[in-house]
Amino acid sequence: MNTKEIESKWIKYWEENKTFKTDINDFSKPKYYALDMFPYPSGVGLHAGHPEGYTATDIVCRMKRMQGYNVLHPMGFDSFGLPAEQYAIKTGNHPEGFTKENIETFRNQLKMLGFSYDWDREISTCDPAYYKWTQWIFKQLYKDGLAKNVDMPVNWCPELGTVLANDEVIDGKSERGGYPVIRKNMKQWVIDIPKYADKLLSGLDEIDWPTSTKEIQKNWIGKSKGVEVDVEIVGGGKFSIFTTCIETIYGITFFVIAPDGKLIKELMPRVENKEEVEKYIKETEKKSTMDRTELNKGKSGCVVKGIKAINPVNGKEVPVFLGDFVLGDYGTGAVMAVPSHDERDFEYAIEHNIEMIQVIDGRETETCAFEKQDYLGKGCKLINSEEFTGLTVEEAKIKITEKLVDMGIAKEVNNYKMREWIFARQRYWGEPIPIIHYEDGTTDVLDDKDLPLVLPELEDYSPSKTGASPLEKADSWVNVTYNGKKGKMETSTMPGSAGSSWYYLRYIDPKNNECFADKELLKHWMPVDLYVGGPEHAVGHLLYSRMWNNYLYDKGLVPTAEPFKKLVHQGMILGSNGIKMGKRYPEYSVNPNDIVRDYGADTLRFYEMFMGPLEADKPWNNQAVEGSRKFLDRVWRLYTEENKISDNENKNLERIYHQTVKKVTTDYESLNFNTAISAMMVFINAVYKEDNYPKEYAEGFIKLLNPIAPFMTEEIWQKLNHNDTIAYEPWPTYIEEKTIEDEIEIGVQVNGKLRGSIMVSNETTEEDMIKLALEQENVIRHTEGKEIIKTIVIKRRIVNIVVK
RNA sequence: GCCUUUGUGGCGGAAUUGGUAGACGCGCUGGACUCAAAAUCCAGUGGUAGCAAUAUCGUGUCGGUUCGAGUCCGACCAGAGGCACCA
Repeated sequence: MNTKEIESKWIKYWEENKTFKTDINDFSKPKYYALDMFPYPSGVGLHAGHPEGYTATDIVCRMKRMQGYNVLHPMGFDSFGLPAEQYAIKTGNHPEGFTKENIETFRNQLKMLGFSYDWDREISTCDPAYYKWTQWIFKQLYKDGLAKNVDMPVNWCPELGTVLANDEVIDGKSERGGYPVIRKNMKQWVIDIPKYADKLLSGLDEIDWPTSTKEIQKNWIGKSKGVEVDVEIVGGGKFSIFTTCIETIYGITFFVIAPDGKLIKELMPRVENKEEVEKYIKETEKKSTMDRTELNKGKSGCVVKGIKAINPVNGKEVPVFLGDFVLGDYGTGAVMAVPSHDERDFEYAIEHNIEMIQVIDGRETETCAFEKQDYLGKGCKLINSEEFTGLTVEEAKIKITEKLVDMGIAKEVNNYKMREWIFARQRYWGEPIPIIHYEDGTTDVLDDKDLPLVLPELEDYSPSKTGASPLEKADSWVNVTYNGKKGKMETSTMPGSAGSSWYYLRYIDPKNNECFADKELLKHWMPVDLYVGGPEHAVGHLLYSRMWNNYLYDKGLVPTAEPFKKLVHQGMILGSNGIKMGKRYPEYSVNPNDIVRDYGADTLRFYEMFMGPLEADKPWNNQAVEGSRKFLDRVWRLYTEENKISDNENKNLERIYHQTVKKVTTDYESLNFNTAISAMMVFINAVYKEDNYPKEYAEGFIKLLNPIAPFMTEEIWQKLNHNDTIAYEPWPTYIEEKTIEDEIEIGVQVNGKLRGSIMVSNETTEEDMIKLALEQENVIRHTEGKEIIKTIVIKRRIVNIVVK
């Protein structure tokens, strides 16, 4: 089989005939929308992992087309981002040229692998015609108060010269480059994603996603139900605390407030030990996120002299402390401390020598705190809690909350770990934020007619260490008069996750100049039926996309709240050493180009699907690649050299053919490609044993194999005297009765141990099966001289004889 | 520490969801074809004992439920991923 010749022939054919062009306006057939996570076009081209997920969706799409669906299967490029910008800084070239070259390489490689994309729908996030609409959606968010410019503590990466979103910071270091990240107060553009926290949580129940990914999103959103309580300060004034354990309120022995919060700044004039307090605040600022969250560091902090707070339930006056385990941007930035029932409070109390009061009975609290995970649901009762003493913690939770609410000093609230989505980067290669800051201090967003706001050309793309964007250097672009007022353009750009948060919508109507996509088309085509991509985007892209789509849904601009009905993560393709491919072990890395050159694209697709379950991580094995090629050659020879194909029937192949059609069809549907392939191998092995291969089966099999190995099957289809592409031929069908064996071998057990087997048919009665089983020589040996207590017969499965 | 997930031959992996564990492939062994090799085709291949029939052990570990457990329940061990002072 000359793969080079065949593959280049069909690439050309599909392109010239626009075989895979989607007629988006054809609503007469059922729709199927299969989406791949579009790649970032890096300088190194596709890696071995890309074809895995892309082949999976391609197989499903090819089958669906043959089953009569109108299939949407698009591809594009997530083309804004840091690597292109770093390249630009280094070389002084515009990142656009570099990006375009890379896209060209990617596109050619994807075509080489035979994916049935409709290339007329290709999009690129750095294309102004595309980012016009990214800016437009941002504008709606801005107008609705969901995109805001606020002063807040952010993750600042001095090395990259930009702020980063929470999901871009891993262990206190930047995801890209691994540079240290510090907390810093800055004026920033943010998207108020916490407003959508509840919708994002409840939406998870409606979608078919891996549980692990749903769990990650749930934990990331981090909802907790609790009570917010006002606390009076001795001598006037008050602050609020948030707690999920209101039942422990009688155990308060101190309060702790965040050193980086607003509260301490307000209280400052009344603080008696200003010097000590200010010193501690400074120390906290200096710590990176890493230092602050590192465990077993002990509980640092200091007392705030001059401020005493009053426990609202019993009027007890207790001291107030500063401690960096309390975060300024979570809850109210202040907590009630109950050392007997909270491990952190306990450690802090020990460290700073503060008294403790046990208020829940059940265990001593001298050596460590008796915490909620240990006392909840165990029937534990309150002590030292005035009128609530003797209630269970569950009762007390309700009663104490009621009392405080009645007093008018408390309310039930939900808090979320998820923070605002920091939506600005002090970098060049991203979508400009279409905002003007006027000299009079007001802010405005550009009119629709002035979108897209296009990036200016620059001499130097490097960021400054002070937090100024490279765009600051483009004087004439920055300083503008708009609507008759003088002002400066916003110089931050949007993060990489902006363009990818809605690209699945644009594929439906990629050239529309009037709106981001036609409403009627969206109504027909959304949601995405199958979305395949890596699990690394669980809290980034996959959460941001859901938020944007939910928002657009609320505005009536898209037809469904959730964009991705079914999500599947492909596993990682590991090197043959079982370790992730990459810079560390280049000798174990695999380049798809080499595999296509040596074995052909069909083999690469086939092998990656045969390696194992789609979701699993799987090591590469060169010998197994050869094995895959050997099988495809075996099929090729069967159709080109063996001369077995005829118009005559062959009853010997009837059952296995129908079984194979059934198995392959259901396995493709459920994305179990490895077992589908195994079924096809079994079929081909059976055909080799026969002299006559009926044409009906021969053609049916080629259709089954087509989605995995499209090149050689198109070629074989032509050799079977068909002029057209196989892509829209009707998918083979099977007859259920013909898949069932009339006579099968089942096992015979004695006391649950396998002692023989018998041949049975559908007509064999239970009595006959037992009789047959008892006639077995080996069964006789194990039952001789023993009493038969019981016989168990499971049709088409097993016979078990229990003896004593 | 918490959450999710995975543990099956020399290797990648199957197993209709409680019913003959190891399908299919790789590798290995033997045979056919060949002067020979490659390619191809055919057969065998979990461990132990046995010439064999067969016996016995065997799905991370230890228990349990059941006529019967890779599959269900309990406890534990190991790997992978996520979260990690969130009150």
